[in-house]
Amino acid sequence: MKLLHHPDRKDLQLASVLYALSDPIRLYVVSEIRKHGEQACNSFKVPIAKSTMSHHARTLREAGVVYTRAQGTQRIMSLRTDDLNERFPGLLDSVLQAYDSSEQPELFTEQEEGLE
Amino acid sequence: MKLLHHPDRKDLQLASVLYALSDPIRLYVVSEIRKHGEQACNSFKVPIAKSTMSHHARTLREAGVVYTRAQGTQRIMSLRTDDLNERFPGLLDSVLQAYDSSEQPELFTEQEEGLE
DNA sequence: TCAATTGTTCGTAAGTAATCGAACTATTAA
DNA sequence: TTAATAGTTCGATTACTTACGAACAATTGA
Repeated sequence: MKLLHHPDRKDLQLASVLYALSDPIRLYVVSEIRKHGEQACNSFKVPIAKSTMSHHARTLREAGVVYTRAQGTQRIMSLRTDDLNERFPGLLDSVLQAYDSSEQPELFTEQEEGLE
Repeated sequence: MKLLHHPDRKDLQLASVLYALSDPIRLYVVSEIRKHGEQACNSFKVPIAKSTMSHHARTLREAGVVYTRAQGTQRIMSLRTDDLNERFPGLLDSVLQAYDSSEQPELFTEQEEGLE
């Protein structure tokens, strides 16, 4: 498969990173990776089509928020914690701290409950 | 004039704040307010029409990043530091620290130099 | 080889965002 | 009252974003 492009650490742009993190689904994805470690795209229980998830994964990757590697047919995403902390100290922590304390983590995962 | 709407502290949304901060002009405006204190909209040397600045000011205000009050014909913007720190501890600091250390503060202010 | 799994890419549609200039409002100063 | 100043709002344009399903590609397993 074609190589996935990842920006160099020095090329990370603050505005792009903030933009990538300004979407509820992407925030959720990043928070889940932070909590449970690297994840394949299909591990997130979000109510969107796989092509849409692919788009979000690409947005996060191209902003430099996640590193994506191929493993079999899966794409495993991990947080570029070191790069982000080096370039934007404290940013990732404060965003995820804010997310986990103010959003409902079950926003997507438990939305199927009680529907039948 | 009609009252400007400002969201309550409790209603601040992380994704909205991150989005408001994900634009180069808005980042610059916020950074300038942080460095020099409250500012009127016309104090920013940015290469955009005043209607566009009005739009950015509104985006920042509606996300809860700035508080805007009328003073004569001016709109004075100040950072909602306390509200932001209460809801999203460390976020504003890390964003502005990252901005000031990685962007060129003269991005807009000095772009006219050497053009004649 | 064939089918299933996982994800990407493409085409499309709907919605949103950034930008401008023109017209407007409100305030201040002459 | 008139003019200048500071912003807002409106309409239009252009561009981007999110979203979907269909088609495709790559890998794995039967």
